[in-house]
Amino acid sequence: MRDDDIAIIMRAMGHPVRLNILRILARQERGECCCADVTDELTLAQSTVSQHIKVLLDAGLIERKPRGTRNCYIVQHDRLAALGDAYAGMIAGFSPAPSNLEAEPA
Amino acid sequence: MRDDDIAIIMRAMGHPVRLNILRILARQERGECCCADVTDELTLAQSTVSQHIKVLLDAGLIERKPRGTRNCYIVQHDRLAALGDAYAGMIAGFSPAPSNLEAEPA
DNA sequence: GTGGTTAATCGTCATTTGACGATAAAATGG
DNA sequence: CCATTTTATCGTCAAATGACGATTAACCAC
Repeated sequence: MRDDDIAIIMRAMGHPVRLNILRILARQERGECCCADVTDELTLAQSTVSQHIKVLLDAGLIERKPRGTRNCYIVQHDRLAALGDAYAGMIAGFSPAPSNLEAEPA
Repeated sequence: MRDDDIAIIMRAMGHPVRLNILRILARQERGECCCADVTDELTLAQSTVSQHIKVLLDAGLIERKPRGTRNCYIVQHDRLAALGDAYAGMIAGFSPAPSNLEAEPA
């Protein structure tokens, strides 16, 4: 995963409302999905929620599933996990003891 | 770690240049720290780099250490790890099988 | 087809971001 | 003390963000 991709996902998650939306979607996922249910859990206008959802969509963190007259969104756990892996790998590379020191401590 | 904190850190890391700066700082950390070395590794103005550094500072991802006439910055591995933990915990809570389903699969 | 519901899109607006050059501020070397 | 180096800060500017209301589009149910 490139830096650009990590940055895009991080940026998408870098807003408390969007973290909240992810949480709400994940919670509703058992059984029924949701869409405007998100809107009245938040004290925000419908268009604002739709914008936030679009950001999450563009980052690949959720997926749209049209269901009749409403749109449901599914959290993409794969992508969340992928970011977790990429992040873990990155900060592992950040740790001390790089190439020319970890070989011979003598 | 609250959603706001996670969002602040994610936002700070949600830019490829800042990811790069973190990487550069982490790399230089063995032996000597650095400051303007970052600037000429990137094709960006000094003031721009300083701004990005300030964002990382405010998010607690790096720490300033004045060393003579120059300022060195140290990656805060603790905070990076804390975000990793918070993130892992969060997406673990996102997983399916919530409270009323995981008990009795019968 | 008409009406109602849901949700995306549009237009607007204030604020923030990202970039830059220019300017100050602090420590070093002479 | 003066010049130099380093770096933070200031002012500016274009572009993006976050929020909103209003409008449009799509899909039922009559």
